[in-house]
Amino acid sequence: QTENKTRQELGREEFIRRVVEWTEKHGGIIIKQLKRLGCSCDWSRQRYTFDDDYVRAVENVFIDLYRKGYVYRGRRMINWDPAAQTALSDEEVIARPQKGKLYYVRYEVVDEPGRFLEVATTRPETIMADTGVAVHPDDPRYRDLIGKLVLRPLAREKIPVVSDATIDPKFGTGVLKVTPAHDKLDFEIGVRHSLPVIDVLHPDGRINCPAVPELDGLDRFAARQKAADLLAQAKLLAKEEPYENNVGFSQRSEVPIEPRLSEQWFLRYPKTKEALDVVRDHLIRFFPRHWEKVYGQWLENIQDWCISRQIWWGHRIPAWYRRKSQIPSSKSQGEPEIYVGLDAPADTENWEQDPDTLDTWFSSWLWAYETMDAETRRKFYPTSVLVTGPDIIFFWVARMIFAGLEFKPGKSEAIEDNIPFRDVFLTGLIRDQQGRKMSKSLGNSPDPLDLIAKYGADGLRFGLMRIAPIGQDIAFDEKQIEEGRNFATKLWNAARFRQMHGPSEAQPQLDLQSLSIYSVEALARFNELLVAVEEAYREYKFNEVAQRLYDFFWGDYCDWFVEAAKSDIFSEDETRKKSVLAVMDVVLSGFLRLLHPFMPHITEELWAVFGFGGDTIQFQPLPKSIEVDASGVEKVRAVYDLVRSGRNLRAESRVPSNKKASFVLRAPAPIDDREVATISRLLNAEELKLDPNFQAQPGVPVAVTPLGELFLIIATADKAAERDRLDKEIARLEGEVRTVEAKLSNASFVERAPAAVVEEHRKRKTDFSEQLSQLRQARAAMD
RNA sequence: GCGCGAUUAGCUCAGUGGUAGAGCGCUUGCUUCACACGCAAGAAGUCGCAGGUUCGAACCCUGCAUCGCGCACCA
Repeated sequence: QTENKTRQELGREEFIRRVVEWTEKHGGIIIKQLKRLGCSCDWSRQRYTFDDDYVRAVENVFIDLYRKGYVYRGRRMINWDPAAQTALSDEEVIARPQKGKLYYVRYEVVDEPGRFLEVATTRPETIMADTGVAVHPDDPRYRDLIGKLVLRPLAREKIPVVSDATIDPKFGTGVLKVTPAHDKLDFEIGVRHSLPVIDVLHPDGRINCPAVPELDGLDRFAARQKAADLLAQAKLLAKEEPYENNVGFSQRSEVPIEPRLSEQWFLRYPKTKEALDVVRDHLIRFFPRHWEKVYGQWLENIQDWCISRQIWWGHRIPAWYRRKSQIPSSKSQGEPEIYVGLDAPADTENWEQDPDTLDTWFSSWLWAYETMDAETRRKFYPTSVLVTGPDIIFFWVARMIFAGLEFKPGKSEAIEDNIPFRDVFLTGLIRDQQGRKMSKSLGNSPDPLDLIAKYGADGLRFGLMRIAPIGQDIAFDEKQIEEGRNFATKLWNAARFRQMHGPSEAQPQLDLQSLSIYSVEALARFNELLVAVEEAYREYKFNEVAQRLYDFFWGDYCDWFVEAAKSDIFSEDETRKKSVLAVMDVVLSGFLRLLHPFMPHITEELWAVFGFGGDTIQFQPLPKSIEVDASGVEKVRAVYDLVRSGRNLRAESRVPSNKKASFVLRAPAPIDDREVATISRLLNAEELKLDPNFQAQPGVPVAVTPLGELFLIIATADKAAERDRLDKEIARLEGEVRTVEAKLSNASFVERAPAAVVEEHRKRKTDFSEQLSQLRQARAAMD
């Protein structure tokens, strides 16, 4: 490229040598990125579609399909990319709205000089290729002209007026210029009316029409303007209107494609009905489900696949040609003899291989099984899941399904043994801040290696996993990656905290009898986590798995359990200390295993630091739930509620966090000293007094908690502020009670709602009412 | 034109019938003996609009609007 040479100047061999060089370099970069991300692939099994075996397999598939009659060579309308100068498949053409003009061109009627047919066209530069004009058979304006001749305004010739039912009388003037060489629909009309085909374009998009020297050799877009000018000069241009229509662009080179009649290789897809069935019957399942419909619609309108490409880099087509004897008069002079096979026929001479290559997806569609040898295939085919983007459902997913069903690489003939995968997980696309999809060709994706340098591979992985909901596109934001990094740091610090208090057992054991209620609560939360994670995995909700892991660890474990556990850890009682440390080990080792797929590096490191055993965390079994007596859990949740209320009192009464505070709890039931110490620690209290008969001075801040009323003792309580606070709280609770009462007084609700729901409302009503009366008392005492 | 998504707190997004959620940002207070990439508290939402179903709707149904994506296109 820097040498500014075309591939023709380099020659086929040199060109391919350079592509291989480039591929090796960039393929290496991608593998390096994957490794840095911590992908745990079996790198000894890397496969490339240009490996010798793979190439052979692609060729054999071509030959096989040719012999079965699915692959054929034909002269048909195809999508031509004038920049890359190759044919494309329908899927490689993207429609884009394009602002242009609609030109109204006058075609003079031969028999009636002075009478003109007006034709609306967006492409005046192809007028020289018109071989007819068409009108609707029932259009009264033109019925008398059907069968007559009109004069083509450029490269003047007489061309017929034909009638065709596909013409829309309401569009433009209701007259279509028929250009069979340069439009798919026109080609079909041309065939129906035996119109000749005149090609006025060079393969590179320049006009090829010596009859009109002003246009000959001009680029198609320059020629469009020039043609309009010529028509205007000849008074054959009635008018121009601004017009917007969809134009097909080449996905490859971003230029408008040209429909073009061309000799190419095509594939009539095998097993289309079966491919529809396996998805409809859910032998193959799509996640999310709605893509099945997209897949189905494509299959129902499927067209033959143009598989040959006029480019050099690709799998060579295993077809060979030999010119028949050169008899000038013979009509078949241009029709060569074709042989399809791995090698040219050895017995005779003068065979030349087809210079074309195959569409890249023609090799990719074998990927699900050609990557494996026979033994591996028996073990792993059909694969369990394909993870890919929805933008290549047609290009890749569907075609792999055809290939599996047609070539039957499975261990039996049964359909379920030959589908390439059971589940297809379609990821969302990561878009940039402008909402554009990240792609190699746009070059708008951040370099993963840069992000890794900044946030760590684990931070990058976790950050992305946590915000990528199933099948939903996401806007990329580095903040999200930052959160992943923060989570890694949090984990590291929490682990460090555990380490500070002594070594861990390789196989931590719990003495279920000596567990503190906080330990039991934490283990119960961990059990819930296991269930939630398992469920989310089953539906490929990786974001939910990540979110659950995050919430459990940061919230349940760090914020609550570790903080509550500190009163045991820092106590003189060795038994209590040992017990709580063992719980931490059990939870941490289990959590590390759950988190490992998301954050492989840090979990592997911590696994080793803790000495939890084995060479690697990677193959350790997943943790199982731990049976605990959950009777204490409710008590702990009550304590945590109390703590939240107490902290809230502090903040509302403006007692800064660095100041110790004194609380009095008016608890109806006695509370264990051990719990008092823990509560006191969580509240950062200087003192927590239990006094069932406490009479507060009016204005002392109070909160109603599940364990009793909690008073904050401060030197000079701000009575006015406390009054306001209580009034607000009372108003809030009154609202809650009203809502619940309204529901419960609704007879239909009580009768028809599930009993548990009604019960829940009753309980809520009791709780709220109780709190309310207590707060009202406190408020009354202030007046 | 047909189909598929989306529309929830300032931002990015979870949430599929029973008291509206997270992170970031914002406000307030904290160099509390793992962590300021942190801790604690808080403010903030007529869940796009209009109907309907239901005892009850962000969630189910219908229509509409806006944005996005496919597919098919009339030159």
